[in-house]
Order: sequence, then C-alpha cells, then structure tokens
Amino acid sequence: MNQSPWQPISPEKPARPVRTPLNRERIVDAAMRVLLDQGYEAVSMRKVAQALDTGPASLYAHVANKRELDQLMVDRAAEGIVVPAADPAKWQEQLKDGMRSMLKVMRAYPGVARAAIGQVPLGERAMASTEAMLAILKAGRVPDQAAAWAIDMLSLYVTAVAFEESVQGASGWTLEDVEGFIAGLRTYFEGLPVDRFPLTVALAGALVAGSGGDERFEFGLEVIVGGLAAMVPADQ
Amino acid sequence: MNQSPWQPISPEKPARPVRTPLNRERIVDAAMRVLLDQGYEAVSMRKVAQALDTGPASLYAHVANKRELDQLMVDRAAEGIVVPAADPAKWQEQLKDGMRSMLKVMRAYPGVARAAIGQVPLGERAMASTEAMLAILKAGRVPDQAAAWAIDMLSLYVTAVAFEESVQGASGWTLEDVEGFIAGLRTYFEGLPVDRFPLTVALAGALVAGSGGDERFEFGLEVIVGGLAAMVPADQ
DNA sequence: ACCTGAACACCGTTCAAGT
DNA sequence: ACCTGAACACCGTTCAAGT
Repeated sequence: MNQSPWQPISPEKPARPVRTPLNRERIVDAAMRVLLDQGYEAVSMRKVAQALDTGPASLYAHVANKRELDQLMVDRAAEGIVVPAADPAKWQEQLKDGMRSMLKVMRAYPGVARAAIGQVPLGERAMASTEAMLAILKAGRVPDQAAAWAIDMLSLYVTAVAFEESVQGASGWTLEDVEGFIAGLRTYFEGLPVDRFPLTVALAGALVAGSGGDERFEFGLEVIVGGLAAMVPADQ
Repeated sequence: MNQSPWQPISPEKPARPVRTPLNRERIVDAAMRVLLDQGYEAVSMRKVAQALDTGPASLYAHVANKRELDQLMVDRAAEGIVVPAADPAKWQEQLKDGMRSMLKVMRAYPGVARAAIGQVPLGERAMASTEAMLAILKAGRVPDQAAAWAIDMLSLYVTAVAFEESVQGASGWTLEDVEGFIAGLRTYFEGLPVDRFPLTVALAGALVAGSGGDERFEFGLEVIVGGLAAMVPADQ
C-alpha cells in the first residue's frame, strides 16, 4: 500500500489536461468578455463555453441555465454602481447621481440591460446599491412604502432606457445611421395627416429632440425625483 | 389565340392549391393567434408559417424580418388602447387612464411587451394614442418639450411593467408559485446581515408589498403624473 | 464530482428553383 | 410576382459515458 519514494506520482502522464477547473467566477468572467467583445446577443452558452475552451454542457455543472448566467452577469456589472452617502440637504441630486451611475455602468456593458430587464436584481452587489438608494430616500423623508416602490421604479426606468439604447446600438449602427434614422423619424411625423395628427405634426421637432445624448434621460430623472418629492409630507 | 367557350379554364386541375394568398394582415393574424395560444416565446417565423400551413421562407415576401413582424404585432395590439378626449379640468386622471389602458392591452396579449420594449411604436394605431396623450398633456399646460419627452417616458414605463409581469407570467407560474416566490424574497431580505443592509432588512415587507396587483403600477403613475404636474408653469 | 461528445428539438434567414 | 424545399449557421438543454 505504501508508495515507494522513487515512484513519482503520475510521472509522465499529463494526458489529463492541466487546465484550471471551471467555476462560476470563471464562467462569468468569460461571459463578460464575450459581452464586451461581441455584444449581448453573442453571449450564448456555446460561445461562453468556447471562450473557456470547452463544450456548452460543461457549464451546466456550475450554472443552472442561461437565465441564471444572465443574473450573474447583471450582478457582476452592478459592482460598478456608485451611490453617494446619504445627505438630507441634497437627497434629490444624490438620487439622480445614483441613477446616472446605474446608466453609466449599463452603458459600459452594452446589452447587459437586456439581461437585467425582466429580473429583480438580488445579487450582493446589486443589494448594496439598493441599500444606499434607500438611505437617500429616507434622508429625503420619502415615506417607507413609497421609498420601497421607488427602488423598483428607479431601476426599471434606468434599465429600460439602457435597453432602448442597446437596441439602437446593436446591429452596428454608426452615429450617422442614428442621425439618419432620427431625421427620417422627424420627416415621418411631419408628413402625417394634419387633420388627424395635429399635435404630432406640430411637435415633430420636440418628439425627436435629444435622442442622441442625455437630455431625455435627465428629463426622466427630473420627473421621477419631482414626483417623489411631491410625496414627502409637509409637516415638521 | 381565342379560347373556345367549351374549353373550360383549367377544368379539373386544382393541383395548384386554392388557398387564399398570403399577405401582411394574414401573417399578423396568425402571429397574434400564436401569441395568445402559446405566448411570445413561441412566436417564431417557423411557428407562424406553420399556422398558415406553409414554410418560414414564404413569410419573407411580405415581412422584412422577425423584428418587423414584432412591430406589426405591437401596432395591432395598440388598436385596443383607449385614451379619453382631453379635458383640462382632469388631465392628470386622464393621463393615468390612458396608461392604464395601455397596460390592460399589453396584459391581454401576454408577452407583446417583449416585442415592444426596444422599439418606437410608429404604426398608425400607436400614433393615434400618441396624439391623444399629447392632447391631454397640452390640456394640462405641460410645456411642449416636456410633453414630447413624456410620451416616450410613459410608454417606456408601461411597457417595462408589462414586460416584467410577462417574465413572471411565462414559464407557467401559478398564483401560488408567485406567492411562494414573494414569500421567499421577503425571507431573503429579512435574512440579510443587518449591519450592512439595515434599511433593506427593515423595509423587507414594503419592498415586496403589492407585487401581485396594481398598487405598484399605480404608484408609478402617481410619481410620473406628479412629476409632470410640477413642470407646469405657475403663471396665469 | 466534474467533465464531455453527441444528440434533440429548436431558431432566423438565404437562395436557387419552381409556377 | 409569389411561393417553396432545402440548406446554412446558429440556439438551450439533456444524457449516457467517461475520468
């Protein structure tokens, strides 16, 4: 039963590949790499497996299914979200800053919004920003139930905006293509029958304004924060 | 060159099938049927073609691609949206009613929100409700640019809510499953380390409240309409 | 316990060939 | 002009078999 000291342990049989074993972390790493390189549409179990030099079946020992991998990716991205420490004097601007940070992160991982849109983010990193946003809402004296539902609404809004952008961003549209699309949209609105669509025709310019930059998003922040501020009781 | 009157036109050769020819309308009809019967995930070019007793390639003579079919389905569903005629005295409630109607329609076609989420609805029926919503915003004296961007934000919010619901609704969850999920969620929040997540733990009940019904959606309506109301200039 | 090849049941889209 | 069969290049997931 004793092994001779001269008997090396499996001496010249590195037939079993020496590759580091798979785990969730390495799988998510690979998935994020595919996301950054080729966009969300390309993040398939097969492509991720390929990036790890194995077959798709191997992933299922560590990840329940594609949906779970999506969740893990969202939580990985959530790491980058920065929410300021609550200060009652400027809670409204802080809330906006938190949302701006969320959008920034989603833009940094184009298409991650697609993975995030239908799911409640429950990972540890996502929970940390939820907690920080709750603190800001409490600092602003937003009632508890409103604060809780606001959390949901905020991330729904930011995710939806990022999702919309990623749809435009996909299929390799250049900035020129987007400008052309917007110009076409405006022409479409302006060309509608004036008797049935008087306001759409009149506001064609306003309807397509700010499609490129952050103005639309900032408008949404203003609406949401303004609406929440209106829910703060007047007493004290 | 003249045909004899006794020479019947292709008399007993109905070898060429007599089926009514394909067109966009029939294709969208079939797609909506598949959507209602089997949900959005099942709406593939192949399944729609099958419902029309043909192959997927046949659809491409009438529809550019799956994306366009999605758009046509969204516009078809938009037919059901009812927006009240603008009345300055109650524009806020009217705006909410319009959004409630949008959600109702999306719930009637489970999963159509999935087709709508990344696209600007430009079909004739969708434009009609855009025009009506603009009228309400104008009646409320919301500034033009705000009204135009609000249109976008409103439909983004409703679509995102419907999308979220459809994700839960898919995979055949029963009401009991959803309740179990919510109970589990609450337990998860309550079980987080109190030192790092004090607010999440304290507000666990509020965070999961109203997940089933319309309370969350109504909260969102209140926030958005309240935020828009705050943008109405005080003069006059 | 972990990994794998091969298969199953699907996708969207294209294209040459038919009528 | 419209339709079609067949193919191309993909999917997520399962499962028996390997180590």
